[in-house]
Amino acid sequence: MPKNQNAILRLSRYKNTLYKLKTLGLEKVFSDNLADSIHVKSSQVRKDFSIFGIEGHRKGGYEINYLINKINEVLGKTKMNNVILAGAGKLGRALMGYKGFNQVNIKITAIFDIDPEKVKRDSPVPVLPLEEMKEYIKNNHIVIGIIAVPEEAAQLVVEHMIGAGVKGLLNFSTTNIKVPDHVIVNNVHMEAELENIIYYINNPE
Amino acid sequence: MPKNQNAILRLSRYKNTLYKLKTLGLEKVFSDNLADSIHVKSSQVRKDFSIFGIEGHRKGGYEINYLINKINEVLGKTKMNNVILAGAGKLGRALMGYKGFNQVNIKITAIFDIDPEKVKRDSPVPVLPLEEMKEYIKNNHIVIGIIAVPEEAAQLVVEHMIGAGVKGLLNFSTTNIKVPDHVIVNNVHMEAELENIIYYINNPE
DNA sequence: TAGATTGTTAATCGATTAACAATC
DNA sequence: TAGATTGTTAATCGATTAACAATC
Repeated sequence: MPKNQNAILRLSRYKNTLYKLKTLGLEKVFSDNLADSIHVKSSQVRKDFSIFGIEGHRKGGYEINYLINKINEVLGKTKMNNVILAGAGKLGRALMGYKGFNQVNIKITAIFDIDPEKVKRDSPVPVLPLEEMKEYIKNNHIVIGIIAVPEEAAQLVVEHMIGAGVKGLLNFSTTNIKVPDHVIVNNVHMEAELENIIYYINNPE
Repeated sequence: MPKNQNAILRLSRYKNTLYKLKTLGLEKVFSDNLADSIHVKSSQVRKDFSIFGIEGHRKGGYEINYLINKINEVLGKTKMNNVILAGAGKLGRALMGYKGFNQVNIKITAIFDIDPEKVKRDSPVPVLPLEEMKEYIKNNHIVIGIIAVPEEAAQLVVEHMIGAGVKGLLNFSTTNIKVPDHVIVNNVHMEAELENIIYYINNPE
């Protein structure tokens, strides 16, 4: 696990709360409030902020607008982040239509699939043949790919992506994909998460 | 984070590798092999196994069949685990059709949605009105729920579920849901994972 | 036996938390 | 000022890793 990964994931979650508070018309927030909202301690919140140089007022808490801006800056959200997706199956198409990404300046600009029948160039988000993926990545300077292909295809697709310049992967397949050191992979293993829940239900303490 | 959560998530990942090795006809595996497959150290693998009383042979490694059985036992996978899903939107329907769950003895038995137009009682996995959820949970002794509803509905749906007996939740909504202490929540925050990737791409070291 | 691998202990590392001085 | 909150340090906690005796 890269250093401070949890802290960075928490920044995303603080941001969600902050947007909601802003919608409610609030302007300031205390570390205690943010702590409650994501179930951590207030010292954790202050620590997280101090890691990334995010400052408050000794007595007046933190300004919400400032916090949102700072967090977006840290997370690199000041510009649109274009990503591609491999796999136009059920999951891929669900992700294609997922509104949550737009809200955080992430845009899926193209989907790639090996099945010619799935290709659809005139779709709002075009579905293109897998053979065109490498060139697309290079031409559009894509650095992030989402893997939503079947297990057996995952490793090969990943290698194509990395070969063309991708530096970060969000992997929805169950496969434990192999990548060079400079590439970052985050896995979304839904079965594993459920198995984990089952474990804690069966073994409470 | 509950204790040993990472270890338990790793068990799921070892299991994936083990099934593949078994398919290849292998019968034994060393801690070194498993370590390589999920990018951890071999002492981590042995430690994980020792936490859960999983044993090998001092020189001959571990028997794959035994490992799979033991891990399934620890993870409570010796019986079918029925779960329900709230939200028949794009994501919900994608999850409904997701084959990965079947492979690990997890079955979505019903989906609930507030929109009457989405109700479909004769579907292979029935889509039922949200009002029927509580009763369904009680009648079928469901203890696990998946949240795939829009943000603003999440907290309420969660409370209905918990009120009816649900003890574990897999939360796909961005909301930081609040639950009593005895309920376990695992969050799948896809935006946060992507933001995390973006951070490490922008800040390599 | 000699060599190799487990199981476990002890060391290390990093993340979380408590505590409190600084300060508004 | 008195009270409250930040920012930071030090303590604690837990997870990972190295090392090696046990042993097959």
